[in-house]
Amino acid sequence: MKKSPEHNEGSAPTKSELEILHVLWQYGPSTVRTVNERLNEQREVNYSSTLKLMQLMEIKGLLQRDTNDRSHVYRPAENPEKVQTQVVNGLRDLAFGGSTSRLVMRALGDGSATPDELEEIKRLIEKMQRKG
Amino acid sequence: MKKSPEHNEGSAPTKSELEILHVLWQYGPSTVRTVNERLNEQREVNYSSTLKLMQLMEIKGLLQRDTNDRSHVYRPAENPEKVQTQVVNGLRDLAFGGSTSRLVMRALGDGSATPDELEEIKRLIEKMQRKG
DNA sequence: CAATATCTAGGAAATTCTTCGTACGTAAAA
DNA sequence: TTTTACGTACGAAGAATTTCCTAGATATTG
Repeated sequence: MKKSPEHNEGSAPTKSELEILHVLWQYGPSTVRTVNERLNEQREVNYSSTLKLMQLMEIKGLLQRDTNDRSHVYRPAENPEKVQTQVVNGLRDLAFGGSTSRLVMRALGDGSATPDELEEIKRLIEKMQRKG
Repeated sequence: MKKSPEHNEGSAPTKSELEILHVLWQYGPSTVRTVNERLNEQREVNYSSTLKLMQLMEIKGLLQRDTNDRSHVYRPAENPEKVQTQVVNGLRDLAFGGSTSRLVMRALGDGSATPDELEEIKRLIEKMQRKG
């Protein structure tokens, strides 16, 4: 059993870490500079803050990086599914007493889902019901 | 315009604050002692930690309290709907690029929803679709 | 080559969140 | 009444998260 850089495997990503993951999910493997530029479309962040955070995420095992070039290229270590499931379930347990339906109803309840989205979700549910 | 105790109106509750809100949503207005006992069913927390947190939440405007009796009785300042919507939408924006459907699909995707829950959600969606 | 820009790395400060010790007052029990 | 239990208030310590400064290496431009 190797003692790999995975430190903190179980812990959920923090707010800032999720922001970074989201950028990488959207744009694919990227340099720190690119990620920082995307973040700065939303709010002001210093380059070296983003760098530091991404380095820590690498140590934690949230990201992996390719150090062949001078500017390292980072990518998520896990697929979005796994991480997103983890954070959603965390919120479900914390704020909804573990109830998926209460969480989902609240997510849909404010009317921000489009008709297409509603239809898409309904089809998913029907598929799950058929599979039992 | 009065200078009321609302400090931090807009900010989303933290993890620990959500735990406390969840207890109050479940059991209704409660003293610090009661809340702390509920929390201790899950994990060890010192009484004075819970007290401090609830006092801070009162200052932030997350809770209100009745100080008539010696042991103050706390209650949520907002209804669950509002707070839960806020935190769910926060997560939606942070981890799902603002997409409600992606969030919901991830919540349902790991199969932790019961058949009853699936049915309940489906009915909600159909109702929303009828209303347009 | 010299000047400038870009990059990583490391440390430390700043901020936010969480926990707890302790003082002090009032109620309840012995 | 004396002792013990229980309550709030407050300050500060501790931990986790986030930010940024600066040094040093390497590339790029003039």
